[in-house]
Amino acid sequence: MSQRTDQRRSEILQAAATCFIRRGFHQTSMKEVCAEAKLSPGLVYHYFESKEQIIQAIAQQAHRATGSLMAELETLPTLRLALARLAERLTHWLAQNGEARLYIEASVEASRNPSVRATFRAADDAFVTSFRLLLDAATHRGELPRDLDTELLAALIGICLDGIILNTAIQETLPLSSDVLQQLLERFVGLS
Amino acid sequence: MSQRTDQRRSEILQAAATCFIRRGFHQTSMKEVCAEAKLSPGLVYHYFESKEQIIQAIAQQAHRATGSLMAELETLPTLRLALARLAERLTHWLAQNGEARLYIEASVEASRNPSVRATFRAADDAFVTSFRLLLDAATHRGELPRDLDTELLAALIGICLDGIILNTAIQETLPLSSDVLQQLLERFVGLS
DNA sequence: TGATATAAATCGAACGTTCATTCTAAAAAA
DNA sequence: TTTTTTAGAATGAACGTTCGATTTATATCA
Repeated sequence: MSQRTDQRRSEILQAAATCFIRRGFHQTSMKEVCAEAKLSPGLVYHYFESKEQIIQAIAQQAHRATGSLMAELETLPTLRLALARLAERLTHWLAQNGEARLYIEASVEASRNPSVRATFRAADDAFVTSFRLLLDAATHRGELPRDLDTELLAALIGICLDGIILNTAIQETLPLSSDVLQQLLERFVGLS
Repeated sequence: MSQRTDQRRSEILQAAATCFIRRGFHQTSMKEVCAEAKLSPGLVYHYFESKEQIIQAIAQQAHRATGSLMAELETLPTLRLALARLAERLTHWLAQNGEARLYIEASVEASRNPSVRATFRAADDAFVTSFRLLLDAATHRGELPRDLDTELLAALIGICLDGIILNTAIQETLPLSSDVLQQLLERFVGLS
């Protein structure tokens, strides 16, 4: 794939994301995407096989930030610091307009679209595993009680974060400040 | 409105709900709804002005259970009992196939559809207010510390429950047992 | 270098289908 | 008979997608 091709593809994806944030996957027509990208239908279909393929690509992007975030958290010396950083980064991500909406849109799509679901399951598993590692390390350092079910706790936190994302997507305002979120997380794992 | 009319309307709504659970609001065609209801298009349009109106009616139903639930919780003598009952009722509700999906579908619709949003905001406010009352009563009974920000806590619990509903809607399996959910809630409010 | 041939990129009209909705008219009920 | 209920064909608009024509870029050769 040439550099030019990649560039065009990402332009189309960007335009599609804008439209999808505005109206959702299935209310957005290809005509809208074409108009937003200032490209003809023929050209858009030259770079993507179908609308479905564009949706898949967008759904994959919804998890972009997670991997590097978890890697960063693992380098921090204490769980408290890691949770603070998580709160900060999540708040920042939520403040980016539309990211939350796109994530929720993709989640809902995952419930019906097998290939999107596969993407989501993999990303979710990776998050829970990483988070569990974080908790296990903290337990090892004596920051948490030894009898904690870290697997369950990690899963619960994932669920709770999804709730925050959902709320952000629906309300126009951020429901939580970074500080409150940090306190919530600390409370959740039983740190304070 | 005759009894017969009400009956027909609720039949159509039931059929629509089945379709919406299966494919979502905007991927479901009126043809599908008609087929599911075993009624002709003309007849469906005799009972509902538009697809939009059917969606609105379905979105309203998504909150049906909340009111009576909160009323019930308020009659219980301790917060612990109230949370146990909440956990039990929520688990039961989540186990009803499709309720979670319909709720999430309606939530996402609320983010773009003003009249659905109004319904949701009202229902959410009512829940948070009721829950805060519950927490305030418990504080008064000495079950919770006096300096608790019950307003914030009630909102956080609402967000967290949304996360649970979202997860249930996407995974085919229930993520939480009633017991775990109860423990989670108790932990959350700082009861145990 | 300039001329020519090939390929890649791009456009927008057009396709067949499906959409939500409406209309006509028959059947049933009053 | 008049009104209400029902079916299903018909409507025009919008959908995702395709396709042939055209322009632009790249490679080949004189």
